[in-house]
Amino acid sequence: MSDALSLVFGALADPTRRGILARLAEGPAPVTELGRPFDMTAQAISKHLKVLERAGLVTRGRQGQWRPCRLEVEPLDRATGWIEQHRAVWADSLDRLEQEIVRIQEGRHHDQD
Amino acid sequence: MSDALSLVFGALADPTRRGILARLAEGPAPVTELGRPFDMTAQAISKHLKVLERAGLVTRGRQGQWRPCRLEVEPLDRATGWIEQHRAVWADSLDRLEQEIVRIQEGRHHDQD
DNA sequence: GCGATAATCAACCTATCGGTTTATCAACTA
DNA sequence: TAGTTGATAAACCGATAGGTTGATTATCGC
Repeated sequence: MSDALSLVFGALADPTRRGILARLAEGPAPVTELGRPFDMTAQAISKHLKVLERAGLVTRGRQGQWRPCRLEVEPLDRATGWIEQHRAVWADSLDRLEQEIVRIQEGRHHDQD
Repeated sequence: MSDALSLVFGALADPTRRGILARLAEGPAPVTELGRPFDMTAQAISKHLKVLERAGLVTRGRQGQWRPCRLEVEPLDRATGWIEQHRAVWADSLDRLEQEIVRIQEGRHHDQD
């Protein structure tokens, strides 16, 4: 699970980390502030930040005794890029038709879409 | 890690599963065909499919002895939705300016908050 | 200097992940 | 009917994830 895209998606696969990113989307913040909303130790938050950093989603500076964390948006673009790329193929009308045919062949009655 | 969004991102955090989804984007396929490109047992593929199914990314039908898998796009929309929502805030020009200021302050080793 | 605060490091624990092997079930085919 | 193929179930295994406690480092305020 060491490729770049897996690291990004893996980092997003945790509500605490998504909460941290949501906070960072509004601007940089030190670690203690990032951890405040969560019922866990500062060490746990530090670990989550390391995961986010390894995925390239945050970078950390140094400002006195604080380590301000900053959101990096490029990995998020690559993530949405991957999804959209395949979603686009799927959404193609010809493929939709194909899907519908298979659905009918299966004898399943999905009235959705 | 049991909330819906975490399940989706977690499912995407594996190259084998992304490969399976990429194939499914072109249309439904039975399990053996999905597993063909990968150097692992059918049981492992079956497990990956179970992960994808639990995340709502694929649904499985029954067609004789085959179990055709089909891509479900709605969870992908929720995933990109979450990312875009926060990316949008970050990309706001005012925030960008803020980030730039912090970056400059760090570079000059200021001790001001 | 000292104590308090910000943050990390290290060790540990439990649960889950990603794969295997073995066995089982279901459906096609001859 | 038997034999083959598609697919899953169950038990197992090493590695990692996500959290804890305890100790350590660095910087601030006084």
